[in-house]
Parts: sequence; C-alpha cells; structure tokens
Amino acid sequence: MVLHKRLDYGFNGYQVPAIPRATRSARKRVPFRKRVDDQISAFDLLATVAGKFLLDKESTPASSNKLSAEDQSAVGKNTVKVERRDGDRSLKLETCKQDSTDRELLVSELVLQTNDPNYSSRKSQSIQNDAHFGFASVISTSDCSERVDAQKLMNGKIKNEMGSLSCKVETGSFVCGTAGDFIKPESEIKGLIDEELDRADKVSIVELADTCPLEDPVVVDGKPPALVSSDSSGKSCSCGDHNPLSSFPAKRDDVNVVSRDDDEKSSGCTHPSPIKKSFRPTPRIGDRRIRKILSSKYWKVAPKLKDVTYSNSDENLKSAYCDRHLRYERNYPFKKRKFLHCSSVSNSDGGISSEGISYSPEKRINGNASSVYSKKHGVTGESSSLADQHKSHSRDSHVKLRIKSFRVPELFIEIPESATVGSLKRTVMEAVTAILGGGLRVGVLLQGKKVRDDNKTLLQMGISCDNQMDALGFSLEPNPSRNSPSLCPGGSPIMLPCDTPLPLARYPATSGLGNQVNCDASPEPHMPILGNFVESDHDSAPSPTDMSFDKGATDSKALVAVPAMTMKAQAVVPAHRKSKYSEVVQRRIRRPFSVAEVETLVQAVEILGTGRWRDVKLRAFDNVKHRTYVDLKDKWKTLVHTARISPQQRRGEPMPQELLDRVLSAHAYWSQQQAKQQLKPHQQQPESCLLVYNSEIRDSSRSDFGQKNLG
DNA sequence: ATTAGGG
DNA sequence: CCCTAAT
Repeated sequence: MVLHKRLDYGFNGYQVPAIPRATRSARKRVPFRKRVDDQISAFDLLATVAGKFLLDKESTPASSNKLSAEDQSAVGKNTVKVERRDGDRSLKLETCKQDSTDRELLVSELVLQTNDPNYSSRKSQSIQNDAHFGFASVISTSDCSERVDAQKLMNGKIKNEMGSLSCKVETGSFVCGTAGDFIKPESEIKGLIDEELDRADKVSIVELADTCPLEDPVVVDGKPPALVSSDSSGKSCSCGDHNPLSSFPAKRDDVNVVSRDDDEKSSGCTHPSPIKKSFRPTPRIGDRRIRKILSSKYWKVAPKLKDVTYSNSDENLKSAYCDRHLRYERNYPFKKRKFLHCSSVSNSDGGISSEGISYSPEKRINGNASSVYSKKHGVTGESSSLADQHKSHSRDSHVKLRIKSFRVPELFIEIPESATVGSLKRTVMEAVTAILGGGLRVGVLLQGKKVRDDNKTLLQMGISCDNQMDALGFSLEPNPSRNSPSLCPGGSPIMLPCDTPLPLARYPATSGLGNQVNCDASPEPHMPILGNFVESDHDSAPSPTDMSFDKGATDSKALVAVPAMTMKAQAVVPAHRKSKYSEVVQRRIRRPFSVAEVETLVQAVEILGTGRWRDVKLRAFDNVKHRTYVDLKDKWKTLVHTARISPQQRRGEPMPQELLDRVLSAHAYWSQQQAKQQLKPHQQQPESCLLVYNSEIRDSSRSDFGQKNLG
C-alpha cells in the first residue's frame, strides 16, 4: 500500500560472475542420442555459449578438479609449459589457465616414451616396441555436462586404442584435426601454445586438443589390446578382481581415456568397485586428496608419472593407478550421493563445488571403465560409429569464442524503508535470479544482424576462425518459451561489437512498477520487485522480448556478451554441446501465493475436494498459467501444514487465520470423505458433498477476485 | 495427463 | 518447487 514510502533502488548493471543457478539442476535426464555433426551449427554455438554462461556460476576458484597434482601449480598462473626431454623422449605440453573470472583449462599432454625400465614392468613386458606412445591427454573442458560428448570422445579414443595403427594415427586427434595436424613440428606446437597463452587470458569457452607428438609418431601396438592382463601380480586396477577393468592397465600406457560419463546407469561396471569408493570425495577436496595420495605414496613408485600431466585428475589418476597396479583402497568411504546430473550447462570445471552440479569422480571413472569394458568385450554398441563420426568431425576447423562476463541489466528494487538489510539482499538476489533464472536464450548477431536460422553452420554464416569474428555478437535474453517473467517492454536488443568492453544493456525503467500495489506492509518485501513479476493474467501474451527478437539487430534488451576473435590456433573445443542446452531447465521462479490466491484455492477445494486438483485448477486458476495443478496441490499441502503450526512458526505473507481455519476444516472434511469413499466406493458422488459447504460458498463460479489478482 | 507424496 | 511413482 504505501508505495510512497518505498525506496527505489536502481541498479545500473549488476555484475555477476554467473547466473545464479537453480538449486536444482535440470529436471530430467533426457536420454538422447547425440548426433555428431560434421559442422557446428549455429544452434551448437548457441548451446555452447549459453551453457558456458549458465555455468560460470559454478566456477569458483576452488574448482580445481581438473588439475592434477602437478598441474596445480600452474593454475592461476596462466602458464604454458613446453618441456622437451630428450632423455626419456617425452614431450610435455601444457597450457593451464584459470582465474576467478573465467575458468579455462587447457591441458594437452603427450608423452613419448621409450622403454623405460622404470616405467612399468608390465608394460615393457606386454609391449615390446622400442618406443610407443604414452599418450595422455586430458580434456578439461569446463563443461561437465558434456558427458555425452565425452563419452564419444572416449569411445573414439578407445577405438583408437583398439584399432589398428593407421586408424590410431588418423583419429587420434579427433579434436584438433586430421592426421596432418596431428603431427607437427614441436616448434609449431609451441607456437600454438603460445598463442593459446596469449589468448587464454579470459576465455570462457575452451577446448582442448589432443595434440599428438610429433617426432616419433610411432605406433605402438598394432593389435588390439587383448583382454589378457599382463599383470602378473594378478591384481587388477582398482575395479576389483572381477571387474572387467582388470585388464585395463594393459592399455593405459597407450591411451588414456578420458571419460566424463558420470552416468552410473550406463556403466557396464556394476560392481561396487573400490574405485568408486575411493573416488567419492567431496568435489572440492577430491583432487586434493588424490593428489596427496599420489604424491605421497604412489608417486615414488611411479617415477614416470611425473611426465604426465593430469589435468582431469580423476581419469588420469585412475589410469595412472592402473598402470601402476595400484589399488584404490576404500579409505574414503564417502557416502554415495545421488548425482544430480548436471544441467546441460553446468559443467564447468569439474570441480564445481555445487553439489548438484559437480560430477563425481567415481562416476566418471566408472563410466570410463565401463566404456573400456564394453569395448573390450565387443559390447561396443555405437562406439565405433561414434569414433567414426569423430573422425570426420575432427576435420572441422573450430571457432573459438571468447565471451567476457555478462551483466545483469539495470534492476529496480522496491522495498520498504523498514526492511532490513538482509531482506534487501534477498530482494536483490531474487531480482537477479528472476532475470537470470527465468530462462535465457542466446541470440547470435552477425554484423549486426540477428542470425535466426539455428541450423546454419557457422561456416555458412561466415563465422570462421579467421574472419568476421569481430562482427559476431551475442545477446542473452529472457527465454520467451519459458514462462519466465516477461521483462519490461520497450527495450531493444543491443548488439555489441566485439571487443566493446561489455557495454551494458539495461532494462528500461519499468513504468508499471508503481502499479503493483501490494496490500500488505509485511516486512518481507516479496515478489513484485521487478516489473517482471508484475504479471497479469495474460501470461500467454508474447513477451516483448519475443517480438523484439524478430526485429533485428538492435533490439536486445538483455544481457550482452562479447565474443573473442583471435582464433588462429586450430586447437579447438568441442563446441557441439548441442542438445545440452535444450536440457537446461531452470527451476521456476518462486511465486508465493498471495492471500487472494489462497482464498481462491481454499474456496475451490472446499467445493471440489482435495483430490481433484485438475478441476481446481480449471475452476479457479484456469487462466493463471504459472499455477499448475501440482502447484495448487502443493500449496494446499503447505497450507494444511501452515494451519497446523503456530503462527509464530509461519513465514512469509501472513495468512488470515480465518482462511487457515477453512483450510483445516475443508481438509478434515475431505479426508473423511476420502476415507469413506474407500470403504464404499460406489457411494455418493463428490458433488453431493457440496452441500456441506454450500452455506459458505458465495460464489461457486470462478472468483473474480482471484482472476484479477492471482497473476 | 493426473494424483499423491517425499524431498 | 522439484521429482517420482503410480495411476
């Protein structure tokens, strides 16, 4: 009511490191078969960008899962190391970069090894070659959601591993290119690395290339690794004696497979393997723990390990362990926690601290193991095809984009003077969340023109590594398809030229703000913070954004991002994280029921009963799109609960006791009816019960009150 | 698609 | 609000 007593705060751009992600990740795991396109389509790009963006939030400095013990030191330093050790003929290339703003980690490692007595007895035994590839490559994409891709990659690798030599060479670098690219002079590689370093500074989207070494492209073992484990000790790697992985070690030397498949279900390794247990650390400390183990105990045992850089420690570690015949002990019995599969975008550096997003190491390992398992046992399924696809995919040149931070546009906060600072904070948080969490979509603008055809490839659009990069722009805007609160109308998308230092898009002041009258002066300033929330019953009306989207280039009122351009290096990132994005489902914004809504709900329930939510919805909330029957049901549930607890324990907008009494009354009544129904199924129809409440019902039809205010 | 319940 | 199981 007292609007004039409220304070308006205008936020001229609230810089956020990332989108406040929904507390829960995506809704459902949608099994999908991913198609590997030879070329990245615009849609892929969008998905990638969006994914990255959404994900940024999880990227905290603490996320160091990707790094291994050795790499850790490089983190944050943006360093690139190129070591050449002729002595043992190992070449190490690593590019690490990670800062609080953008997490990116690029680590490629190649190790060319010769027979090293110290290396692995088993290895030397099984592999008679004078030299073989110690190919350790870790893909540290910051996208944990890339499970599918990772899986594919892994499969591809496995295939290489299993395949013939030629095949290996050719597909070995599925990420970066063809065989030709594969083998490069060290100097060239160095150059690439340097470039990477330069640009590494603030790259949001990264990719990693498995660069293969060069000078001694020797193929190790042409024949498919036999299942036979040369491990005379009879010990298998951590997977347990019966685990198919027991033979894993034999191959590890040749190829380190990186898998991000954290889906346990897909795993062929059903045994509660020790690995799982030992790798069930808290996302945050997992690596540390592992590192510790390595450095302390096993490191010495495996001197060669030093030549290997583990970026994605889990996988690598695993392989390392396997190589050394090391067994994981169940020293870390972490309680298994349900893995909330990452929302598509989530990914990020594995180390996300957020429980919902992080993918637990054990799972990846497991996935890895299973893949290996299936491969070895011919349970390849689509492995080979995937590998093939990767092969073709590898021929693509990739476009690397660099997106600086995003900004939340101007926000207007309305809050009572009596509100506490805490509530102010919450309010701001809600406002920000509302915008970012309401569902975003990415728009791509090329030369000022919005690219609407999601199916066109970047190539077709002229977005390639060497040109037009500065003409590429991105915009983030509320996703109209998601019932997200519509943003203030009138804004128009702004296209930013590349390199423009994050110009800030802002939401025009909401003129309708003042129209939102809140009848209560509760200290807890809720909802109507933003114009966004002021939504009347016309939810279905196309959001202004939607329309503006079609207007063309200069009309995006949302967030804007700037792409990076320098991209000569061909190393690249698997940008095809396509469908991932489609999976991203943000939690709906919270919309507390108003007294009016409750009133309407109660009335409807009194009439219809508690088991007919659909009817309740139709009858009382039919035109309130954001209230589903499930919502109504849930609300009723909470109402009953609220009515039962003491007023002191209640939170939020205070409900009139009278209303709560009616809730209890109706609930009791209908519960009783329900009980009766069960006893005598053929008795009275629900309608007959109406009589009971008739006296209270003034208007059995839809409540105008509710209709007008429920929005 | 709904309903019921647990989280 | 979300997620699932069961209808």
